[in-house]
Amino acid sequence: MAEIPTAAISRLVTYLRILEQLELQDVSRTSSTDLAERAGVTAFQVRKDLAYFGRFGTRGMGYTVPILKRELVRVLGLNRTWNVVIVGVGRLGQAIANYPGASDYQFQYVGLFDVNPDLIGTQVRGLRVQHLDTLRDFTQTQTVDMGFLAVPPDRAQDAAQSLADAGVKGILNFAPTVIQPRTTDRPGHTDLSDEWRGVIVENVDFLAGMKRLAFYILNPHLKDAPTPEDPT
Amino acid sequence: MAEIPTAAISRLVTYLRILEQLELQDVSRTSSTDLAERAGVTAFQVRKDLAYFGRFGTRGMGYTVPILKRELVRVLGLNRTWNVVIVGVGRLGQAIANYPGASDYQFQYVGLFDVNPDLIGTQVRGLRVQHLDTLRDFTQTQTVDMGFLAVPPDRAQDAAQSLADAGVKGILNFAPTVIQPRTTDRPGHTDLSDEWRGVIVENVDFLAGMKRLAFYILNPHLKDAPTPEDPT
DNA sequence: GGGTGTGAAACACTTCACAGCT
DNA sequence: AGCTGTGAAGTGTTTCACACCC
Repeated sequence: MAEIPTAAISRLVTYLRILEQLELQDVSRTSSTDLAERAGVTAFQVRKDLAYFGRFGTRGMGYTVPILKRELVRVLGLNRTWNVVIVGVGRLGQAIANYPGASDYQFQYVGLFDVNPDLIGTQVRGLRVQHLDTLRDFTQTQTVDMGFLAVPPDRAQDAAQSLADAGVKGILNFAPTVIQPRTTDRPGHTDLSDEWRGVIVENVDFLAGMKRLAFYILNPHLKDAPTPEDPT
Repeated sequence: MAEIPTAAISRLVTYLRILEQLELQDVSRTSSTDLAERAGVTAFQVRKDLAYFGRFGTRGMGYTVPILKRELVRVLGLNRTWNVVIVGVGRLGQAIANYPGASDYQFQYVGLFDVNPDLIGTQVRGLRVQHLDTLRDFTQTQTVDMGFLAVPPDRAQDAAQSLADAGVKGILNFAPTVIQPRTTDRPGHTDLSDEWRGVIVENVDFLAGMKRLAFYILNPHLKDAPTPEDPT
């Protein structure tokens, strides 16, 4: 199914970040070895990852920073505007809304939604918090590409359903729970329903990271630390 | 190097979360098929993941929820106290400090550190924010098992170095940057230095998740969605 | 010479089929 | 019969060696 490894996409994001830094430092050229060292992977890996999407370098020369950056931006789909709503505007949702860096590459918050009456009507980052029930109407007049889900875990599946019903095709789930990509509240209706067709869920789970860290502190030998390529 | 797949550890965390929910609902028994459906993986995968660590079920019967939960808690190392410091007490650091759920399984915040004079001395969640320079002294008298790194990306490597120098063996990095597990400010000294020996870094990167989501919305066929086991 | 791009080999992970216990 | 536990097969990912081009 997956001809391009999922892990390769994560690494591409890392390479892009490194290229941004290099550009800020007015470095114009780099190499797979240099990128590998900065990304903490092998140079083989860098070349293979890039090769999945094209030929961006020059043999004997390496890569030109602005060119490779532009190509990665294109590959990752960051050369367009992404309209984002945040569902759940508690402490976490507000921290996300205010976190710098999301507005790079044209990620734009276009709406904030919650169910807490105390929050609805308040302003966060210049946007008025609306009731989640109005999300569906909202998406009739406003394109929404992704939803950031920052509600308590017991509310996450319902809130995700609201996003799917509203036609939002991407969910970044911050709640420590698995989002079922199907409508779960109708018994006997567990097949991939229409509203969930094509919906992508990506997880960002702080509590899980904390627990994985605990495990690897106790079992450090199970953590694979890539060794950079040995230049002979 | 890795005899147990890294992905298996992430799934174990998910299974544990599901078992907690089941226990709250007074469900006493489960099966690999049931866990698989809730976790969004195959039943084969569940059984294999558990088999890496022992035999926790009964053939023909399935798993007893409290027993499997207890065993996963033990395997993940959550049956002990974990003392945590937060480095970086801006908006993100404060959101982390106040996020519910970390105190389950005895994760305890024992110190908050920053370099911003406006923050030092203030109270967050009942703890006084201290200067990062005092971290080393702090760890002389107080055991610290892990550090949560919530500083701006350009400060992350330095702050991570402070944690490593203070003898902290685990870093949960929230900054969108790669932490080099070595001392980088001494030229020609890029080998694995003593203070970094055995330090584990785990990343929780919201901006990377956002970019991966963008990619997969544009390329949904590259996202591998596991299909639950077909019960014949 | 030097560094990319890539088919092939090596390795890791997942899927499977079924033995074995209840 | 039912469901776990597990060696073996299958698949996917990483590593490698080197052809190729600057």
